[in-house]
Amino acid sequence: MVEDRRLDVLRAIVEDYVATEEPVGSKALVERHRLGVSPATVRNDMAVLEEEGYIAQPHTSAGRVPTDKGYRLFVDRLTTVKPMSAAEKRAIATFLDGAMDLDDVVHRSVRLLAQLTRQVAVVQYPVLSRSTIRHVDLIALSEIRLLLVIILSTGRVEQRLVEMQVGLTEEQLADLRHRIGRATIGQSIADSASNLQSLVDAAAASERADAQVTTEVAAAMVEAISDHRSDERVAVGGAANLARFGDSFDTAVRPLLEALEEHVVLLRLLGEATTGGAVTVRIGHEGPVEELASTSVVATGYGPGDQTLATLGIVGPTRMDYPTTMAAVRAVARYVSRILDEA
Amino acid sequence: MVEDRRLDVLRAIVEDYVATEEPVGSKALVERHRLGVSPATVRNDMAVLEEEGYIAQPHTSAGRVPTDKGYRLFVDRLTTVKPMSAAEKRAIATFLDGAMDLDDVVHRSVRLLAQLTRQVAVVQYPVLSRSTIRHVDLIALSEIRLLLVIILSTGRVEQRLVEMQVGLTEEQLADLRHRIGRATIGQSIADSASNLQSLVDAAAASERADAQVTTEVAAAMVEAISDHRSDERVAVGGAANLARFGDSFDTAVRPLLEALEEHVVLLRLLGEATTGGAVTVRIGHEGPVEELASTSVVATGYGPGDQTLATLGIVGPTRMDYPTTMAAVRAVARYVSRILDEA
DNA sequence: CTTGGCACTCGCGACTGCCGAGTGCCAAGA
DNA sequence: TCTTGGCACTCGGCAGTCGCGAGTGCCAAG
Repeated sequence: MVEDRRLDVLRAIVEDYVATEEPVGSKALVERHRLGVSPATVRNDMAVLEEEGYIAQPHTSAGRVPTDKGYRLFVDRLTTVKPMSAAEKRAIATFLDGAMDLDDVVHRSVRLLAQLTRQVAVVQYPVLSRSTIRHVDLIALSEIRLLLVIILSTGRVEQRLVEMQVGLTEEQLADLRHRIGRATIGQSIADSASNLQSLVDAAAASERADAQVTTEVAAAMVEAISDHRSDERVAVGGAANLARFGDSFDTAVRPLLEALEEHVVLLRLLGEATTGGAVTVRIGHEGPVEELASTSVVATGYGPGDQTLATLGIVGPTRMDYPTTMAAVRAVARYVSRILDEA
Repeated sequence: MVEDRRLDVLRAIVEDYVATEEPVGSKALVERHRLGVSPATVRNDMAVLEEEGYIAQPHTSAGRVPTDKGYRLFVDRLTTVKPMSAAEKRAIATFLDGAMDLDDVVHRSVRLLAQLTRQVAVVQYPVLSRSTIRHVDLIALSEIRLLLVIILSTGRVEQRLVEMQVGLTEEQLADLRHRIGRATIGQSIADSASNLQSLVDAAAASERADAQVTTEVAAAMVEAISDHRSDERVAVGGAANLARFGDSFDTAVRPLLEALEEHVVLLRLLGEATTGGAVTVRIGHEGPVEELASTSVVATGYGPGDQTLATLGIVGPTRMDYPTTMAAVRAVARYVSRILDEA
């Protein structure tokens, strides 16, 4: 099939280009791959592929380079995610199993992902919205300062400082702690928020002496549990891997460095979490950030069971080894999910 | 005084070089500064300065560039830290006052520092050793999983997962919580650790049913409060500022990127915290990391009152605006200290 | 000690010519 | 209809050359 060979040629071009980082010519192609045809034939195929927009020439008299469209076809149809070796799987499991708490899981994941892919890794902290409240505590730091500590079912701990206008007695504090606990512990985020509102209303209606404090603490708690700041938290690792792309500094490294500082941008990059084992690949201009037109994102969702609490993935140049990278992202997501499962 | 003029020349060279990023020649110098002498005289002075090792020529027919030794003299004797404007001070105060908890303070500081200096900022989390234990809680996450939450006087929250061999009843848990609380709350880290050990010994001696759990929880707690991992935590920000040094990628950007990933290296870079208002400047090769011979560190300690709980600072190319940078570092350290004071 | 003059150095950018990888097209063969 | 070898052509990159100009060191006079 002529069609098939053309796709073989495209695949060969992508593989060679990723490996050598240099435009690949017809002669080099036939030498490095058993295509069974002459360079001239390959040239004809290349002409067609270029016509159709899958490859391009940086300049006349240079080899071909895959376009974003070319990578897209490659990822969609010309390759399969190659499973990781047993040894690699063990290494992942060992590395992640040592985690002490949720934050540690996230940190380890991002490190691991960066090492495996040799790209910049990004891991979103699990979002709160689907979790329930496991425990609430109020600690008097000083006369008029309370520390509100909330522990969620995911193991995440949120804390907020609350400054009061007037001090509370130990009894009042205990009572407040008790009322808030009853209104929220075991509840989902959404239910807790509405229960807290009822609590505030009730306090105001009864004209309790501590109505104001109740309101303040409730507000802080609502803010803490529904605050999108928590949803926006991400861990980043492997920025040093950018050093490998010392060339293309302005097109790839610089904008990416800037994006890494802006966690909001990063979250847009990661995009909507894909569920199940599916790994999302967003190539070059397909992404939401213009400046990052020459970078790709490989990401997938993770979370306990079938839930998808957050997204993790990597960001790298469009010219990357997609099969391996996708495998690594998928594997890490799986193991992290499993760990969350156990917790 | 001839001596004095030579120092003026050195100061002018440093200032011009920092501003223009180009070797500065004798003619350009007299044009840009009111030195009151001719280029020829300046040339003689330059020859002497070079002789003494304060400046160097990148190549024969080029202007002069300050050496590390030159910068050192400049920082030590030729400049004063210029105080920040009232507006800048207000901006710093406003920015930091919005912080919600300790982590937030650290994050805001690192951002602020990066913005003010346009360099890479590094802020060490306050170390635990001098703080006391404010609160301890044990939450049953599942039958055999406990979450240990420790709140320190600095506002820092530490958490650890503890897996038990056997489950505990609610009463046993409450008892354990009570015993641990009594042994540690209000105590310093060191005292808590020894008290916990007594607790374990007592439990073993009395052959309590929950001796094993007591041991496990106590161990986790000791680990959590004395663990050096906490001491080693740092926040990094402003890596995007490295983009400004797209030139000198290999000598400055790459090694720095790599160092930023290694928090241990960063801590070595920050070095021993200096107390009081003193700002430490470590120039080029003076630092502990060979690879970073062309970067300087400007750092200082911070903490509530006169204590120095941790260090913060910036890392940038040796060719940086020291007076301004030192001022920014000092100002941020002061405000952060003040905030910790209040808490 | 300062200054103007002067010869000297040498990095850098502009320019040139050449090499070779790679292409497109074509005509012949399968 | 597809494949293939041949061939002329293109053009980026590299090495070599060259002149400019910024900057220097030295010297003799003020």
